[in-house]
Amino acid sequence: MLKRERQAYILHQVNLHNKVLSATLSSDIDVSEDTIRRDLLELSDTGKLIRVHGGALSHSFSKVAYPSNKVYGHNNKRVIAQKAVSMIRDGMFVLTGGGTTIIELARALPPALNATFITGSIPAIVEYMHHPNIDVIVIGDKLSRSSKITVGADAISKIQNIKADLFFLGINAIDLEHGITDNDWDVVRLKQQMIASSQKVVCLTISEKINSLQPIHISDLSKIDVLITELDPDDELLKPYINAGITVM
Amino acid sequence: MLKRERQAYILHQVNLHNKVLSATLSSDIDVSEDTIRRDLLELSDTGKLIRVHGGALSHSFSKVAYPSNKVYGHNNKRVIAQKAVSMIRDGMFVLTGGGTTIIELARALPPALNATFITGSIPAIVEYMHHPNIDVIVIGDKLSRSSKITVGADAISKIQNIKADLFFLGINAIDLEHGITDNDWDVVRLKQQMIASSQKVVCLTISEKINSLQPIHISDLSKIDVLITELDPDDELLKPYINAGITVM
DNA sequence: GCGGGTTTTGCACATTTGGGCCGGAATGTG
DNA sequence: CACATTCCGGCCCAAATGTGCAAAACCCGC
Repeated sequence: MLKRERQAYILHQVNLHNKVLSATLSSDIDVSEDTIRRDLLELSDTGKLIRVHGGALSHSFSKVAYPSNKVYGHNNKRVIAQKAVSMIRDGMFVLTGGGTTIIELARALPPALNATFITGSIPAIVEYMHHPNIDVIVIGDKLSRSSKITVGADAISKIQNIKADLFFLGINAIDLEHGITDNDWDVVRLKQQMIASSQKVVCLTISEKINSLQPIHISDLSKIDVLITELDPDDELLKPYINAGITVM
Repeated sequence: MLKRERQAYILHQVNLHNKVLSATLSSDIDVSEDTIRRDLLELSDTGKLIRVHGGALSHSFSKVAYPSNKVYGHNNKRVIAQKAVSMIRDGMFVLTGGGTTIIELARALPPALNATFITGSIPAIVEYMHHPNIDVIVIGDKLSRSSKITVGADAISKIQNIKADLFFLGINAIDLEHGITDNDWDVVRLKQQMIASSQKVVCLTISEKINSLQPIHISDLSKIDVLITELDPDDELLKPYINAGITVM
């Protein structure tokens, strides 16, 4: 990886998360911490970020001094994203929906990863766009204002022509009896088609949505291959899902 | 392989992947790295790419990395955007391409405006999304990294099915003899289809691009209905275009 | 088609840059 | 205050670069 490229990645991470740790960057990009330190030095010399012991902070962050755990469940989602990222291999075709968990996944993608992402979620596209080695296929149709993804017959028929390796589905409710449920008809139709168009379906959710219910049925548990939460895989809460034949991470 | 041919290949690779390594190019084209280095030197001298230790980066790449708030000709573009906005009426279907001028147009849309915008430009979509009363139709296809718009056969065939009221085209070069010209083949094909799919074609450009030329032909002047620049409509520079039958604003 | 000039290319050399590693100093942390 | 990280300043090696030079290819007018 070229020096400039690496520095651009660091800057992107800083602007995204407001903070970076040298150790994290080092393992992400796979260079020594010394190199990271030298990069941070250069970037702070040119005023692109603020160097602190152990990493760096974004410039905007220092102005507003409030703690980093601002969004409830944010760290949980980052844990989920890390687990999800570990499933992606070079060369894969990956379908993704929308939602904050998916955005976190997009942000956690290692810079070296070489894959094709297919989605109709505008915020996700914006994140993928920043990654140096990722190809993006945009699913076109009418943009749903509330969910910021494209929905409609066109979108569904395009997805029909795809057979992706993985589908990452951020879910709003999952339940042993009813499976996955949601509350937006258009989005449900889309998710159903995405499930049908993927070899492997991976559900991402924070644990509080487990054993909850929404009005519209998306799919029952049999179609789900993997379930990822922020919990340890052998947590009591997840046992029933393992028994139902789902791989839990 | 001819020098010119080689440099075209290099440029193509850079625009495709956003970065190239001298070593890779050398083995791909089968010339010495010295030659590659000399090519990169020439290409960076003419501003086609950015040379870094070990290879080169595309121009768009460094813009993402080091955002400079002073977009070239920014104020002029705001003037242009204001004029363009005044053409849009409630209920219209509007096609737009990409480019900084179009983004400025999107930002200048009055909140009360009720219209449908159709585009494949991700930055433009993001802007439209913020407006309360605007419907957005996303044109899907593979996302071009350099231009941040979707390009390809799917995109073109979708646009074929549309007949929009207006098409706002941000242009890179216009010239009395050759009409509108550009430098990216995929984008040119898309713009041609957009022109064909619209009742009225409105070209937006800052005045310095008037009477300039790019390698690939998009359309001649006869297809253009309106030309908007930051200049006064009766400026000397614009006279020839008025004589060619174009409405100048 | 041929001799002279220009351009392009490859090679050898010295120089610079990038990045890993190490030991001692500095900074956090409990 | 003791212990663990992190930082700093070298040091070193490999890779990339710039430069000068000579061979090869190309152009062009005669």
